[in-house]
Amino acid sequence: MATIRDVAKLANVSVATVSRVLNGSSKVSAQAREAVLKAQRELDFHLNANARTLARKDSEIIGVTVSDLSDPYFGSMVRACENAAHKLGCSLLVCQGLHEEQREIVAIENLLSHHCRGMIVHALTVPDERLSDYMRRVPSMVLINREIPGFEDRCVNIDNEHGEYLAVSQLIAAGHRDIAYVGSRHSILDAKERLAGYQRALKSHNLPLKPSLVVADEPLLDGGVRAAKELISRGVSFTAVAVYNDTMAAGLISVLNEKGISVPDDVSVVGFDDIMLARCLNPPLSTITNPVEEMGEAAVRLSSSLYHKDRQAAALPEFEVRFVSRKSIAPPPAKSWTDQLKERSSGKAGSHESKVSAAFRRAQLEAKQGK
Amino acid sequence: MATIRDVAKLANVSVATVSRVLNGSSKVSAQAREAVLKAQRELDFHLNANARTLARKDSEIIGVTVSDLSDPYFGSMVRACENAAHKLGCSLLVCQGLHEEQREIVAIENLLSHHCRGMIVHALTVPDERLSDYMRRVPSMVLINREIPGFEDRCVNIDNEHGEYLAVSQLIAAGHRDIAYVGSRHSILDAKERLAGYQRALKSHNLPLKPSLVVADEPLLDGGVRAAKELISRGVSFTAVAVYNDTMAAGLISVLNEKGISVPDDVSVVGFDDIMLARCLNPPLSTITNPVEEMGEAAVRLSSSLYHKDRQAAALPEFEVRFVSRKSIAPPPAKSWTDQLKERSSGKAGSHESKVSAAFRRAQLEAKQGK
DNA sequence: CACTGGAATGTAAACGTTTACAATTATAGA
DNA sequence: TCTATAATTGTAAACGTTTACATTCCAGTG
Repeated sequence: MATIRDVAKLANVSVATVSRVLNGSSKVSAQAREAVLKAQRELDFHLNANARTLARKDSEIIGVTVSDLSDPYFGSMVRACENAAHKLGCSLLVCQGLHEEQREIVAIENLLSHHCRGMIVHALTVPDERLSDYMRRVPSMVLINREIPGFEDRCVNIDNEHGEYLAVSQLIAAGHRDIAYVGSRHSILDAKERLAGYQRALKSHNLPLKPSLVVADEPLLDGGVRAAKELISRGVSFTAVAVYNDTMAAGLISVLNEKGISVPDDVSVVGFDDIMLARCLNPPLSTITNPVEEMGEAAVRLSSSLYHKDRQAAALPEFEVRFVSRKSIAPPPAKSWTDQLKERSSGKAGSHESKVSAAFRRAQLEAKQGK
Repeated sequence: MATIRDVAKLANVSVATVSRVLNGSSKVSAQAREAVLKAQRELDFHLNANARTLARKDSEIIGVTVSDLSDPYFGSMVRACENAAHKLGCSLLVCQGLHEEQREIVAIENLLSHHCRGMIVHALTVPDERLSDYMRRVPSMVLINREIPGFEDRCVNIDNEHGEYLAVSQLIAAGHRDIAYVGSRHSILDAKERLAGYQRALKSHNLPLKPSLVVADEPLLDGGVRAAKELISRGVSFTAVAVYNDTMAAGLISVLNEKGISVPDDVSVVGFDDIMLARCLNPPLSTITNPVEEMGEAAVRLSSSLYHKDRQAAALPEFEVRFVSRKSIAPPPAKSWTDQLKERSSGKAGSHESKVSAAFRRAQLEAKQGK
């Protein structure tokens, strides 16, 4: 590999001049600039980012740890991070935690050793104290979806409790009283908050909390599938389900479809996150927007400005969550799906009549929701 | 930040000893090792990866460029790359091309300047010659979904032509004759090959190629939506659609659903890639598997071994594509959806009868497909 | 006791940049 | 022509590691 010295020699100038040309410093004659650029082309020379970082003591790398890059939620987040990094002239170093504590720690330590300009961590399993330790030691580290006491201004979060409250309130407004909740089995901030939002919504409408209607599983497609089966197998009747995230909701809906339980005519479903998938499901899934791209971008900017000790740039914006109405919520059916299933299995005719009335009820609701 | 010198001083040894401890070299007494580790903990010291890379002349970073990290196809790919990199003790530097030539070039140059251990490029818009140039200059660069003459052994590809041939053959086997094709508007390898596979399938079954049944758009959800509308607006009748990828297929299906055209009773659909979304659609989408994770892993391994000039490790495996049967393909309807739409709009009754016969036809096909 | 060999440790020169600071050259004014 | 000043260029010391080579230390041997 050619070095800056080779270029200097070929262009007949000093290394300083080459460096100046390559960094766009003004203090260089047009003649020298030409010679340098020519030599650079000839040698196919590229500045060595490592050496540059070392000499400058200012990295152009922003490190990110997420659970799983193939999860569309993180996909959107990392996309936004890369974009924001690009705007700052930086590149993204990405690690995966894969839901394992050991792997998450390796990922964080790895970023640490790269002495990144910024550091954005989404850790599911690392305990608070350890994370707190890291936060203390590296001032530019920013957390996503966690809230560590004492570091609130470096934790990027949405109001999950409020979001889930919104979601469940919509189900209640549609007339549901037996509302199940499918949660995440990881006990981090958003999981706890969303469950709390579900509970508050029920309480504030004087509905009973039935533990038999709450299940938790891995926040992935298969987790949704398992949770749905578990819920159905419990034999407790429900007419609506609020789900931790859209991916689990997709799994749940696929089980309902398989069993011939119609969404939304028999069971209404509401998700969380509003990933692309939500628009593709049939029926399209009503859900809560999660401004994950804004969060990613804000995290990158915050982290980078902390690194440069910009005090004023460090404030985080408020992130808005809101309910998106699609087609997966309808008023509860006159006859619950448990009864219908019994009826069907006892050989009665298909319920064409009930489909029509379901459509009618749906139209009513939509009118009420104002579009 | 503490440096290796600080650690050496505190531990009362030389920097060489510290380095040896940190790199697991055997030539160091237990006593010294202890002292070093203690000092390291005390100072919260982390080796500087940049300095290490510089001194060792062997990077531990693998660079990857993809179009869009939020695209689930690339999500899976990058996930696999990160995993493979992790196994090699490396980290991933990720850039996005975002379907713009300028941005793709910036991304590549960026990776170049990091002097990565490996370099994996998925470029949509950079022309062959330029890519060829890069390939010549950096021996460890590996291409995904491109095939540049002279560098075949560094291009990671599946047999797209064969895959699409398989997909369309399934439609033909189900009895379809009027088969539309929704392609990608980017003219790179996989787009061309998949179109060719579609054409070969028709030809080899003596079906006519109708240009009016072929559209192309952006390979994203919205592209699928637009393509579907375009196709329908042309007023040419078709009973099946083969789509460039699952994401576009999802967009297409959502339009069909909206218009009341049933999948698969009125129109059969087959996708490509088998992303998670395919399993979540209703009906679940029949598609072609794309072993994108294996490809990502293979690309990382190949790239890293090229960097170290391992000649023998450099062979690429064959990647298998196969048809996955789900529920989106049925035999063509007795009455085409264009006629049905007319009928419906002229006020006739809903076609309950036709639904039953559709179910029957579907069952027949499934029996034929052997599951 | 001198000598040998091996283990443990230390010294210092890379690695490829940036950037103060010094040195040189050019420009203009006297 | 000679300064004074500004513009350009060069020199060399960092930056934080690794590692070849040199040195030191000790146990074991004759």
